[in-house]
Amino acid sequence: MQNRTLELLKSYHLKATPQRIEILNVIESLGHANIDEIYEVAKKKHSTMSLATVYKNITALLEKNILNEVALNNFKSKYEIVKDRHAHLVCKECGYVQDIELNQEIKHISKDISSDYNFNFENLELNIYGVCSKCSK
Amino acid sequence: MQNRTLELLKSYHLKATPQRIEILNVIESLGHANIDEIYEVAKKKHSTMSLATVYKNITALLEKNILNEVALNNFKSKYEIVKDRHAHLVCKECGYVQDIELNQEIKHISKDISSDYNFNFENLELNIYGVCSKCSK
DNA sequence: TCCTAATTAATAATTTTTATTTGTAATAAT
DNA sequence: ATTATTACAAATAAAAATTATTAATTAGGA
Ligand SMILES: [Mn+2]
Ligand SMILES: [Mn+2]
Ligand SMILES: [Zn+2]
Ligand SMILES: [Zn+2]
Repeated sequence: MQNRTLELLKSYHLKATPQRIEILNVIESLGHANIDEIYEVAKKKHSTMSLATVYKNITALLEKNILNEVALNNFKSKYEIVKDRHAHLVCKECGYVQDIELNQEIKHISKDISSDYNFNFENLELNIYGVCSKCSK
Repeated sequence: MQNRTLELLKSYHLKATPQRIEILNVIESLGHANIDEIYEVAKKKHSTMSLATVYKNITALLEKNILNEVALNNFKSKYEIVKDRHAHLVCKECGYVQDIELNQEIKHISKDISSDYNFNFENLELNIYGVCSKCSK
Protein backbone atom coordinates (compact mmCIF):
# COMPACT_ATOMS: atom_id res chain seq x y z
CA MET A 1 0.00 0.00 0.00
CA GLN A 2 1.49 3.27 -1.09
CA ASN A 3 1.62 6.14 1.32
CA ARG A 4 0.51 8.37 -1.53
CA THR A 5 -2.70 6.40 -1.82
CA LEU A 6 -3.41 6.73 1.90
CA GLU A 7 -3.00 10.46 1.60
CA LEU A 8 -5.27 10.49 -1.40
CA LEU A 9 -7.93 8.69 0.58
CA LYS A 10 -7.58 11.08 3.46
CA SER A 11 -7.74 14.14 1.23
CA TYR A 12 -11.00 12.88 -0.21
CA HIS A 13 -12.43 12.00 3.21
CA LEU A 14 -12.45 8.35 2.38
CA LYS A 15 -11.64 6.20 5.37
CA ALA A 16 -8.73 3.86 5.00
CA THR A 17 -10.61 0.75 5.96
CA PRO A 18 -8.93 -2.65 5.72
CA GLN A 19 -11.37 -3.66 2.99
CA ARG A 20 -10.69 -0.58 0.92
CA ILE A 21 -6.96 -0.91 1.32
CA GLU A 22 -7.13 -4.54 0.32
CA ILE A 23 -9.15 -3.71 -2.77
CA LEU A 24 -6.55 -1.17 -3.79
CA ASN A 25 -3.77 -3.64 -3.08
CA VAL A 26 -5.39 -6.27 -5.24
CA ILE A 27 -5.85 -3.87 -8.13
CA GLU A 28 -2.30 -2.65 -7.81
CA SER A 29 -0.85 -6.13 -7.72
CA LEU A 30 -2.94 -7.38 -10.64
CA GLY A 31 -2.47 -4.19 -12.62
CA HIS A 32 -5.95 -4.37 -14.10
CA ALA A 33 -8.84 -6.31 -12.60
CA ASN A 34 -12.59 -6.57 -12.94
CA ILE A 35 -15.11 -6.70 -10.10
CA ASP A 36 -15.10 -10.46 -9.79
CA GLU A 37 -11.34 -10.80 -9.87
CA ILE A 38 -11.01 -8.15 -7.17
CA TYR A 39 -13.64 -9.83 -5.06
CA GLU A 40 -12.16 -13.29 -5.41
CA VAL A 41 -8.67 -12.22 -4.39
CA ALA A 42 -9.72 -9.79 -1.67
CA LYS A 43 -11.96 -12.41 -0.08
CA LYS A 44 -8.90 -14.49 0.71
CA LYS A 45 -7.70 -11.91 3.24
CA HIS A 46 -11.16 -10.76 4.33
CA SER A 47 -13.35 -13.82 4.22
CA THR A 48 -16.48 -11.90 5.13
CA MET A 49 -16.10 -9.26 2.48
CA SER A 50 -19.24 -8.69 0.51
CA LEU A 51 -19.38 -8.24 -3.23
CA ALA A 52 -21.48 -5.13 -2.66
CA THR A 53 -18.56 -3.66 -0.75
CA VAL A 54 -16.38 -4.10 -3.80
CA TYR A 55 -18.98 -2.41 -5.98
CA LYS A 56 -19.42 0.50 -3.59
CA ASN A 57 -15.70 1.04 -3.22
CA ILE A 58 -15.02 0.88 -6.92
CA THR A 59 -17.69 3.50 -7.48
CA ALA A 60 -16.32 5.73 -4.73
CA LEU A 61 -12.74 5.41 -5.93
CA LEU A 62 -13.75 6.11 -9.53
CA GLU A 63 -15.56 9.27 -8.46
CA LYS A 64 -12.46 10.51 -6.66
CA ASN A 65 -10.32 9.67 -9.64
CA ILE A 66 -8.16 7.27 -7.68
CA LEU A 67 -9.22 4.50 -10.01
CA ASN A 68 -9.76 4.48 -13.73
CA GLU A 69 -12.20 2.32 -15.65
CA VAL A 70 -10.99 0.36 -18.65
CA ALA A 71 -14.07 -0.54 -20.66
CA LEU A 72 -13.45 -3.54 -22.90
CA ASN A 73 -15.19 -5.11 -25.84
CA ASN A 74 -16.62 -8.47 -24.90
CA PHE A 75 -15.35 -8.40 -21.29
CA LYS A 76 -16.44 -6.76 -18.10
CA SER A 77 -14.73 -3.46 -17.37
CA LYS A 78 -11.43 -3.60 -15.57
CA TYR A 79 -10.11 -1.06 -13.11
CA GLU A 80 -6.63 0.29 -12.55
CA ILE A 81 -4.93 2.78 -10.29
CA VAL A 82 -4.81 6.11 -12.10
CA LYS A 83 -1.40 6.60 -13.62
CA ASP A 84 0.34 8.47 -16.37
CA ARG A 85 -1.13 8.29 -19.82
CA HIS A 86 -0.52 4.99 -21.51
CA ALA A 87 -2.10 2.60 -23.96
CA HIS A 88 -3.33 -0.96 -23.58
CA LEU A 89 -2.77 -4.26 -25.27
CA VAL A 90 -5.93 -6.29 -24.80
CA CYS A 91 -6.04 -10.01 -25.48
CA LYS A 92 -9.28 -11.03 -27.17
CA GLU A 93 -8.87 -14.58 -25.89
CA CYS A 94 -8.18 -14.20 -22.18
CA GLY A 95 -8.92 -10.53 -21.57
CA TYR A 96 -5.48 -9.82 -20.21
CA VAL A 97 -4.58 -6.14 -20.29
CA GLN A 98 -1.01 -4.95 -20.57
CA ASP A 99 0.19 -1.38 -20.25
CA ILE A 100 2.37 -0.03 -23.03
CA GLU A 101 4.01 3.30 -23.59
CA LEU A 102 1.82 5.77 -25.37
CA ASN A 103 3.66 6.61 -28.53
CA GLN A 104 4.96 10.10 -28.86
CA GLU A 105 2.75 10.70 -31.88
CA ILE A 106 -0.39 10.24 -29.88
CA LYS A 107 0.54 12.79 -27.29
CA HIS A 108 -0.25 15.71 -29.51
CA ILE A 109 -3.53 14.42 -30.85
CA SER A 110 -5.32 16.19 -28.04
CA LYS A 111 -4.19 19.54 -29.36
CA ASP A 112 -5.74 18.91 -32.76
CA ILE A 113 -9.06 17.73 -31.44
CA SER A 114 -10.12 20.86 -29.62
CA SER A 115 -9.48 23.00 -32.67
CA ASP A 116 -10.57 20.64 -35.44
CA TYR A 117 -13.80 19.74 -33.69
CA ASN A 118 -15.83 21.77 -31.27
CA PHE A 119 -14.99 19.37 -28.48
CA ASN A 120 -13.68 19.98 -25.00
CA PHE A 121 -10.94 17.36 -24.79
CA GLU A 122 -10.34 15.64 -21.46
CA ASN A 123 -8.58 12.35 -21.99
CA LEU A 124 -7.71 9.76 -24.55
CA GLU A 125 -7.93 6.03 -24.51
CA LEU A 126 -6.07 3.74 -26.85
CA ASN A 127 -6.81 0.04 -26.69
CA ILE A 128 -5.09 -2.35 -29.03
CA TYR A 129 -6.86 -5.66 -29.43
CA GLY A 130 -5.22 -8.89 -30.49
CA VAL A 131 -3.95 -12.15 -29.07
CA CYS A 132 -1.33 -12.25 -26.34
CA SER A 133 1.76 -14.43 -26.54
CA LYS A 134 0.39 -16.89 -24.01
CA CYS A 135 -2.83 -17.45 -25.95
CA SER A 136 -1.31 -17.53 -29.41
CA LYS A 137 0.70 -20.68 -28.81
CA MET B 1 -31.55 -0.67 -45.84
CA GLN B 2 -28.47 -1.23 -47.93
CA ASN B 3 -28.44 -4.02 -50.48
CA ARG B 4 -24.91 -4.78 -49.33
CA THR B 5 -26.20 -5.52 -45.84
CA LEU B 6 -28.87 -7.87 -47.19
CA GLU B 7 -26.17 -9.75 -49.05
CA LEU B 8 -24.04 -9.87 -45.95
CA LEU B 9 -26.91 -11.39 -44.00
CA LYS B 10 -27.52 -13.96 -46.69
CA SER B 11 -23.86 -14.91 -46.96
CA TYR B 12 -23.81 -15.60 -43.23
CA HIS B 13 -27.07 -17.54 -43.35
CA LEU B 14 -28.83 -14.94 -41.29
CA LYS B 15 -32.41 -14.45 -42.36
CA ALA B 16 -33.39 -10.97 -43.35
CA THR B 17 -36.31 -10.68 -40.98
CA PRO B 18 -38.18 -7.39 -40.61
CA GLN B 19 -36.99 -7.09 -37.00
CA ARG B 20 -33.36 -7.63 -37.90
CA ILE B 21 -33.54 -5.20 -40.77
CA GLU B 22 -35.17 -2.62 -38.54
CA ILE B 23 -32.43 -3.06 -35.90
CA LEU B 24 -29.79 -2.47 -38.53
CA ASN B 25 -31.69 0.54 -39.85
CA VAL B 26 -31.88 2.06 -36.41
CA ILE B 27 -28.17 1.57 -35.78
CA GLU B 28 -27.31 2.99 -39.15
CA SER B 29 -29.49 6.03 -38.71
CA LEU B 30 -28.27 6.74 -35.18
CA GLY B 31 -24.66 5.97 -36.02
CA HIS B 32 -23.98 4.49 -32.60
CA ALA B 33 -26.64 3.14 -30.26
CA ASN B 34 -26.89 1.00 -27.17
CA ILE B 35 -29.34 -1.83 -26.57
CA ASP B 36 -32.01 0.35 -25.02
CA GLU B 37 -31.84 3.04 -27.66
CA ILE B 38 -32.13 0.42 -30.38
CA TYR B 39 -35.06 -1.21 -28.65
CA GLU B 40 -36.90 2.05 -28.04
CA VAL B 41 -36.67 3.21 -31.64
CA ALA B 42 -37.25 -0.17 -33.23
CA LYS B 43 -40.35 -0.71 -31.12
CA LYS B 44 -42.03 2.20 -32.86
CA LYS B 45 -42.18 0.26 -36.12
CA HIS B 46 -42.58 -3.18 -34.55
CA SER B 47 -44.67 -2.64 -31.45
CA THR B 48 -44.41 -6.29 -30.40
CA MET B 49 -40.66 -6.46 -30.64
CA SER B 50 -39.08 -8.02 -27.60
CA LEU B 51 -35.95 -6.73 -25.91
CA ALA B 52 -34.59 -10.26 -26.01
CA THR B 53 -34.83 -10.12 -29.78
CA VAL B 54 -32.59 -7.06 -29.80
CA TYR B 55 -30.07 -8.84 -27.57
CA LYS B 56 -30.08 -11.96 -29.71
CA ASN B 57 -29.65 -10.02 -32.91
CA ILE B 58 -26.87 -7.85 -31.60
CA THR B 59 -25.01 -10.96 -30.50
CA ALA B 60 -25.53 -12.65 -33.85
CA LEU B 61 -24.48 -9.59 -35.82
CA LEU B 62 -21.40 -9.09 -33.67
CA GLU B 63 -20.35 -12.69 -34.24
CA LYS B 64 -20.62 -12.24 -37.98
CA ASN B 65 -18.69 -8.99 -37.79
CA ILE B 66 -21.52 -6.99 -39.27
CA LEU B 67 -21.65 -4.93 -36.11
CA ASN B 68 -18.89 -3.60 -33.92
CA GLU B 69 -19.07 -3.00 -30.18
CA VAL B 70 -17.96 0.33 -28.78
CA ALA B 71 -17.29 -0.21 -25.08
CA LEU B 72 -17.49 3.02 -23.13
CA ASN B 73 -16.45 4.18 -19.69
CA ASN B 74 -19.47 4.90 -17.56
CA PHE B 75 -22.01 4.07 -20.28
CA LYS B 76 -23.47 0.93 -21.73
CA SER B 77 -21.72 -0.32 -24.84
CA LYS B 78 -22.88 1.10 -28.12
CA TYR B 79 -22.98 -0.69 -31.44
CA GLU B 80 -22.21 0.49 -34.96
CA ILE B 81 -22.14 -0.95 -38.45
CA VAL B 82 -18.61 -2.11 -39.17
CA LYS B 83 -16.81 0.49 -41.21
CA ASP B 84 -13.36 1.71 -42.05
CA ARG B 85 -11.02 2.39 -39.20
CA HIS B 86 -11.82 5.56 -37.37
CA ALA B 87 -11.67 7.10 -33.90
CA HIS B 88 -14.39 8.33 -31.57
CA LEU B 89 -15.18 11.48 -29.71
CA VAL B 90 -17.16 10.47 -26.63
CA CYS B 91 -19.06 12.98 -24.55
CA LYS B 92 -18.75 12.26 -20.84
CA GLU B 93 -21.96 14.14 -20.16
CA CYS B 94 -24.45 12.70 -22.61
CA GLY B 95 -22.61 9.70 -24.00
CA TYR B 96 -22.86 10.89 -27.58
CA VAL B 97 -20.32 9.25 -29.87
CA GLN B 98 -19.02 10.97 -32.97
CA ASP B 99 -16.83 9.41 -35.63
CA ILE B 100 -13.65 11.21 -36.54
CA GLU B 101 -10.90 10.49 -39.01
CA LEU B 102 -8.16 8.32 -37.63
CA ASN B 103 -5.07 10.45 -37.87
CA GLN B 104 -2.39 9.31 -40.22
CA GLU B 105 0.03 8.86 -37.35
CA ILE B 106 -2.07 6.19 -35.75
CA LYS B 107 -2.29 4.07 -38.86
CA HIS B 108 1.22 2.74 -38.50
CA ILE B 109 1.09 2.00 -34.80
CA SER B 110 -0.03 -1.52 -35.59
CA LYS B 111 3.26 -2.23 -37.33
CA ASP B 112 5.26 -1.33 -34.23
CA ILE B 113 3.20 -3.38 -31.83
CA SER B 114 3.76 -6.80 -33.31
CA SER B 115 7.51 -6.30 -33.29
CA ASP B 116 7.97 -4.33 -30.06
CA TYR B 117 5.74 -6.67 -28.08
CA ASN B 118 5.03 -10.30 -28.62
CA PHE B 119 1.46 -9.54 -29.54
CA ASN B 120 -0.66 -10.61 -32.45
CA PHE B 121 -2.27 -7.33 -33.45
CA GLU B 122 -5.84 -7.38 -34.71
CA ASN B 123 -7.43 -3.99 -34.33
CA LEU B 124 -7.10 -0.70 -32.60
CA GLU B 125 -9.59 1.46 -30.78
CA LEU B 126 -9.11 5.12 -30.04
CA ASN B 127 -11.69 6.86 -27.91
CA ILE B 128 -11.31 10.49 -27.01
CA TYR B 129 -13.33 11.55 -24.01
CA GLY B 130 -14.46 15.06 -23.29
CA VAL B 131 -17.55 17.26 -23.44
CA CYS B 132 -19.43 17.82 -26.68
CA SER B 133 -20.41 21.25 -27.93
CA LYS B 134 -24.04 20.73 -26.99
CA CYS B 135 -23.24 19.84 -23.38
CA SER B 136 -20.53 22.43 -22.83
CA LYS B 137 -22.85 25.42 -23.23
C1' DT C 1 -11.63 8.27 25.45
C1' DC C 2 -15.70 9.54 23.30
C1' DC C 3 -18.49 11.03 19.25
C1' DT C 4 -19.95 10.99 14.80
C1' DA C 5 -20.10 10.13 10.18
C1' DA C 6 -18.58 6.73 7.14
C1' DT C 7 -18.40 2.07 6.19
C1' DT C 8 -19.43 -2.74 6.35
C1' DA C 9 -21.96 -7.30 6.01
C1' DA C 10 -26.13 -9.13 5.19
C1' DT C 11 -29.96 -9.08 2.72
C1' DA C 12 -33.45 -7.60 -0.39
C1' DA C 13 -34.71 -5.38 -4.50
C1' DT C 14 -33.84 -3.96 -8.97
C1' DT C 15 -31.87 -4.11 -13.40
C1' DT C 16 -29.68 -6.40 -17.06
C1' DT C 17 -28.85 -10.34 -19.77
C1' DT C 18 -29.60 -15.04 -21.21
C1' DA C 19 -32.29 -19.36 -21.74
C1' DT C 20 -36.50 -21.99 -22.90
C1' DT C 21 -40.56 -22.88 -25.28
C1' DT C 22 -43.78 -22.74 -28.79
C1' DG C 23 -45.76 -20.76 -32.69
C1' DT C 24 -44.42 -18.27 -37.01
C1' DA C 25 -42.18 -16.95 -41.18
C1' DA C 26 -38.16 -16.71 -44.42
C1' DT C 27 -35.80 -19.38 -47.54
C1' DA C 28 -34.70 -23.55 -49.93
C1' DA C 29 -36.25 -27.77 -52.07
C1' DT C 30 -39.60 -30.04 -54.80
C1' DA D 1 -46.79 -22.77 -56.51
C1' DT D 2 -46.52 -25.99 -52.68
C1' DT D 3 -44.23 -27.98 -49.19
C1' DA D 4 -40.41 -28.74 -46.05
C1' DT D 5 -36.76 -27.09 -43.31
C1' DT D 6 -34.80 -24.29 -40.22
C1' DA D 7 -33.98 -19.93 -38.27
C1' DC D 8 -36.32 -16.77 -35.86
C1' DA D 9 -39.63 -14.01 -32.84
C1' DA D 10 -42.50 -13.21 -28.78
C1' DA D 11 -43.47 -14.48 -24.38
C1' DT D 12 -41.95 -15.93 -20.43
C1' DA D 13 -38.88 -17.68 -17.02
C1' DA D 14 -34.38 -17.93 -15.17
C1' DA D 15 -29.96 -16.31 -14.18
C1' DA D 16 -26.51 -12.88 -13.55
C1' DA D 17 -25.13 -8.30 -12.42
C1' DT D 18 -25.80 -4.17 -9.94
C1' DT D 19 -27.82 -1.19 -6.53
C1' DA D 20 -30.51 -0.11 -2.33
C1' DT D 21 -31.67 -0.82 2.56
C1' DT D 22 -30.73 -1.64 7.23
C1' DA D 23 -28.55 -2.31 11.41
C1' DA D 24 -24.18 -3.00 13.54
C1' DT D 25 -19.30 -1.73 13.47
C1' DT D 26 -15.29 1.18 13.13
C1' DA D 27 -11.95 4.84 11.57
C1' DG D 28 -10.52 9.22 12.53
C1' DG D 29 -11.07 13.43 14.67
C1' DA D 30 -12.45 16.27 18.86
MN1 LIG E 1 -3.41 0.46 -17.73
MN1 LIG F 1 -17.88 4.78 -34.97
ZN1 LIG G 1 -4.41 -14.05 -23.85
ZN1 LIG H 1 -22.75 15.77 -24.75
